[in-house]
Amino acid sequence: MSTALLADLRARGLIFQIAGEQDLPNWLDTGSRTLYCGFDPTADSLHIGSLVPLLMLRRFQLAGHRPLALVGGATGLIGDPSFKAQERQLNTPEVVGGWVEKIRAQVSRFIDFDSGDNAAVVVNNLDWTRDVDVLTFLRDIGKHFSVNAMIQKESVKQRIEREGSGLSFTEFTYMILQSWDFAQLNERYDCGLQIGGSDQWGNITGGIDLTRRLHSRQVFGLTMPLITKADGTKFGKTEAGTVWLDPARTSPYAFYQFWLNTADADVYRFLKYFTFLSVEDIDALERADAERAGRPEAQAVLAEEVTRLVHGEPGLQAARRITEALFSGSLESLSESDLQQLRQDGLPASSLERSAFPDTVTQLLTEAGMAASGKQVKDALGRGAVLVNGRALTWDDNGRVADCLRADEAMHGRFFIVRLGKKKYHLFEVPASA
RNA sequence: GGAGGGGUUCCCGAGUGGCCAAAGGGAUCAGACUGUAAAUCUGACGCGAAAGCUUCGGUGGUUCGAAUCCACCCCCCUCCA
Repeated sequence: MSTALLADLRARGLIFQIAGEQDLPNWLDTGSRTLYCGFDPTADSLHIGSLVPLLMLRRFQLAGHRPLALVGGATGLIGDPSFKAQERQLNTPEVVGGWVEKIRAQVSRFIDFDSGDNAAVVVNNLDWTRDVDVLTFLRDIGKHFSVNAMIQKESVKQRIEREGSGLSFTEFTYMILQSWDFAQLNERYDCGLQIGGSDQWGNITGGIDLTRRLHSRQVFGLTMPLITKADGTKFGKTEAGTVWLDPARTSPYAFYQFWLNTADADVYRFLKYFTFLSVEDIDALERADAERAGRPEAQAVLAEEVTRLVHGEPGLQAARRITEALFSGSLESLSESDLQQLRQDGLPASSLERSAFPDTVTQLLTEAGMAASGKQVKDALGRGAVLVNGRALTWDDNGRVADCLRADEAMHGRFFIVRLGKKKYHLFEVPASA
């Protein structure tokens, strides 16, 4: 069973490194085991970078093991220096505390808490660090760590060796805290495996060493590869910034669009990373796409699967409704309730009174968040890339906002769908003036 | 505490008195081509519709004129103590 799990993970390219490689398969095969992965509250939401480890916990749970999701209420107060170029700004305990609750709820969506013997648990490392005094910590935990070994870790090496950066003692200590988490979870939950991104290797092996020293138990570590894109740009960013898991930050529609825009060169790999479709099915899809000319289907499958995982079936349907309405080119056919629905579904929208129109179209679109600056709108106007209900505006229209959003051209008397470029849409609702 | 190096527009990184809103690259946005791809080519890229306004760690100063010179201050890095 678990041998199959490891084989599947390998086939998906989800395994980067394993600590205890000889013994791990047997350990997993001989019982329902407990594993954990940590998520630090560095914002009020996780982003898609955390998706791979979250889904990994679920993969293990589906294979019969018990996942622990650790929310770093303590480590989030310190900041992980691993492979970070610079020291990070500390957040206040109140702020981090608030984030912990958000992350806890978010993480809980991905693992099952009602599956009996291997039901998931969410833990917070603040629980065992909060009341420890400095001397106890230094004597009981710190004594097991060799600074010589710590500064050799690849994850902090650049911070120590590279000119132009430094490393505070606070962040340097992070590794000790995370190591202690593993030892604590081993004691409390019989947790024997920690998973994480490849940047966590140093922290994970630190925990393995500490657990051995404190409890004389062998525990394991497994890391996942860093998600890369074929074009070399950073994964997980769009023009609007980070892609978050929180629908309030990244709407299901925007989320769906993100995946739909995956490059051909990445899509099959991403299907293996981010979905539960079998490797055979994904390979079959790739062959089918290759044989067919034109647009591949893989992006649609990926967008559908991942959106459903993160936002559920309703979120997926909302995203698809908007996508179909906007990109199948039938704006005119949208009914009034369709437009209301699109707005509810997360299509960017705003309402304004005719009397509150700004002086220029550049202002209108910039204020609506469609462009970062008036210059961008100006450029787009000059190229015929701004369309109102399908009609292109020109630079000459810039000062005539009212003429651009004429009441008699509104859909259902008050709606205007403005398109900037190929992909950016915004719904304006302008009540008919009485 | 001492000595040295450094802080430039999102990032990297030129610029050492006017020609600098500031080279170049990356990222980003838009156009063409397409498949809401990739690659490529083109344009934009401090803010502003414009007039114009505000930038080169901070505050003062020198000068007709400063990112560039001077003083003080803040922050970062390296080595020494």
